[in-house]
This record gives sequence, structure tokens and C-alpha cells, in this order.
Amino acid sequence: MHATFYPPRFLLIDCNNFFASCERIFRPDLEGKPVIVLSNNDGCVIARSNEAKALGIAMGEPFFRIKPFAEARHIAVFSSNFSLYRDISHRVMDTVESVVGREVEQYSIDECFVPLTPSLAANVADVAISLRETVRRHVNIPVSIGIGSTRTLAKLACYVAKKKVSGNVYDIGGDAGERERLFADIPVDEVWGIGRRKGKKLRMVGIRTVRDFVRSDEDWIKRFLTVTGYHTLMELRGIPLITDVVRGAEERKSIVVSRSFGEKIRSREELVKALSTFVSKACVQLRQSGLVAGDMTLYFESSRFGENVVRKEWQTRFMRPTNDTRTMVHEVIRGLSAVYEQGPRYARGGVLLCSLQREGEVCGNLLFLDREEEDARQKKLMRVLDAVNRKYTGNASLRYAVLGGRDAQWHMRQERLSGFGKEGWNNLPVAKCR
DNA sequence: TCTGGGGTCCTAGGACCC
DNA sequence: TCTGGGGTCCTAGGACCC
Repeated sequence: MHATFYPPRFLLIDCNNFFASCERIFRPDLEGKPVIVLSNNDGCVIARSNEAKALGIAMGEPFFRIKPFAEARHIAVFSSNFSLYRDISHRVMDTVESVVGREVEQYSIDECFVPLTPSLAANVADVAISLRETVRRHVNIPVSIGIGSTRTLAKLACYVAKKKVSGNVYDIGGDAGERERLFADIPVDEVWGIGRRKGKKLRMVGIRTVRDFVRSDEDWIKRFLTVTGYHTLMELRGIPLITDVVRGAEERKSIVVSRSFGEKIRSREELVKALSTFVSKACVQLRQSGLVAGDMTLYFESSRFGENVVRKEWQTRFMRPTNDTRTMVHEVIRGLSAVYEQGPRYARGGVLLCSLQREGEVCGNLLFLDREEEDARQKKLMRVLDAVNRKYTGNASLRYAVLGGRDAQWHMRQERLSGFGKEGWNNLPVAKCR
């Protein structure tokens, strides 16, 4: 007896206009009306409902430029509210898992892959429709679903589901003729993994559609677009080469916290407050994941849209990898003393932690054997700090004095936060279970 | 006046060693 | 002091993703 071979199949679920759809959950009156969501500091547009897209609002458009237009057309405008979006995202993922009966591969805040088992694959059309309906009913988020024999094909199918078919579900199946016709109709830069640069490169040599690309010679593509382009090509031909789309929190390689400042900063003291706050946030993430960082980079810069862009950067390596806020804040102060220059108005800054390792797997350093007692005290302090902050709204109630008050001028502008911003939305009737 | 934030992977080139 | 090739490791920068 030999096992039957089942070709792999994948389903991709992607929430439509995710952030805009999240805001709509609490504002049913906005159904069918144009909605946009702005980036941090209300800087530019990062999500648009279909109606807003139809009005010609582009992704990444600076808000100040379209503000009069948005007002004239009664477009609903929201500041981004990521804690809300993360929560809705969890609900969507949980719902999907409950329908398919297995763990999904969450790829981003608003999409996930489901590798299909033979029994799911046998009924994939029904499964997809059930998923779409259940997510709509339980979380009130509309989704599109693509199905294919590789993850890249499932992504492409989802593009078709969104743009070209009614019902928002599409399966790139086995019919070669249908696939040919479909591929001939899709620009090559819509493929997952072909971005702006590679798309332009391909067009310059006459490869314009997905069909042109799929027909290209694979050795030539490998030389022309490196191995990543080769992987994409093979995936489009139905050979799965991309497997690693999820990474556990403990496998992360870096943590970045960076922001534009609400108002430009001139003084070193304000920069210390801002960057110390950023590094404190990064440390909380480290501790939540059970990680320590070996290196830290901090930077701050003037507006990238002005003349004479000034950018300052400073790097340090810790004697021992750490996740201790006090140690990091100390380094921030040291770094700013080293590279701060008076004069420019700084518009944004950030902190990057890398060389991450699991706490407890850090190689010992003989120089520090006598520090164990102090280490234990410091760890205990961090645990208490995290616990208090979790208990009191998670909003950094307890923090180092150097971080300054909450009204600091560099804090984000969020003038259009929906009423469900800080707390309270947990109690709202999100789930419309029958 | 006003222009997001957070990730990963690959490659080329330099440093260093044998 | 110079000659030479091959290997590894690290870093900066580019490209991609959402």
C-alpha cells in the first residue's frame, strides 16, 4: 500500500480595507460612505474604503493636501488606532481558526494563510464561503479569499478575488487555459514579491504581464532578479518554495520603535525624553517575548522633505545583552551627549534593538559573575514595573522620570481618534453572534 | 505650517585569516 | 617587501512586504 499524494493547496484570507473596516464596525452609519484612516501624527492616508478609493484618494497621500477635498466630500477621517486594529485582528484570526479547525499562518495584521488538509481542499469552495460569511457575522469585517497551489498563487488569486470577480472568492485551479487568459490580464508588478523596482526592470525588457513572466527562462531570471525573483517565478508555476511566513515572537531579529514628533524638537533634553520613551516601549516588547538585545542604535533627523537633511545616528553594543529599561535609558543619554548637534529642528527619531537572544541563553561573561545579585534585583524591578503598567491601562503609568510628562510637545498628534480609542471598545457589541 | 511605522532577506564589498 | 587565491564573517544599503 502506498500513501496517496495530495498536491499542496493554500487559502489566503485578506481583510478588505482593514483599518477603514475596523472604524466602521462602531459606525454603521458609515456603511457605503467614504472612510479614510491616517498614519501616526495624522500625516498621510494609510487606509481607504472602496468609496474613498473611487473618489481618487491615493494611498500615502499627505492629508494636508486633500483636507479641503475630504471636507467638501464629507469623507469620514480617523486617526489610526492600532490597539483597536490589533484586537479586531485577533478576533478575525480566532474566527478563521474555529472554521477551519487548525492554526493559521498569520502573515500580517489583516491577512493569513491556511495550508489546506486534503479534506478541507476537497470542499474548498464551501470552506471559503463559510469563512467569508462567518467572519462577517462574528466580527463584521469583509474579507477576500484566494486559493492556489502555492502561497504566491493564493495571493494572486486574492488580488483577482478583490478586483475582478463578484463574491470576493477566487480559486486559481487546474485549468491551464483559464490560467493563461487570467495571467495575460494581470500586470507583473501585482505579483507578491515583485515590487516597484523589479516591476520596472521587467517592463524594460518587455515583460509586462504575469504570463510574460511565467514564460521566462528561470536561469535568466535568477541572474536578472536574484534568487528571490527565481522563487517567485517557481511559485507562480506551482512549485512551493516559500514556506516561512510566520515567525514566533521569540524568533524576532530586531525591534524598532520610531516616530515622527508631533512638533519639531530642538533641544537635547526633549530628544532624551522622546528617545527614552521609545526605548522603554522597546524594552517592554523585549521582556514580553523573553528576549534580550545585544545592540542598540538610535537616530534622529530633520524633516526629509526640507533642504539640508540632518541625520544623526549612534550605535552601542552592550557588555551583556539586556532588556533592562534603566540600562537602555542610560545609553540613550550617553548616545545623545555624543552626537547631538544644536541648530536643526528634528522631525523624527527612533531606536533599533538587534542581536536579539533568548533571555537565559546568553553566554556568560566572566567579568560579570559578581553581578548576579544586582541582576536579580533589577529583573524584579522590571517585573513589577510591567505588572503595574498592565494593570493601569497599559499606558506607562509608572515610568522613569527622565521620560517626562504626557503633554510633551513631541507626542503624536491624533486629532481624529474614534471615541473608542483608549478603552471601552471591549464592551461594545462587536460580535453579532446568532 | 502639514509627508507612517515596523519588519525580513539578499548582495556587494571590505576585513581578516590561512 | 611582494606575490596570490580561497574562505568566512561582518556591515551597509537596497528591495520587498504590510
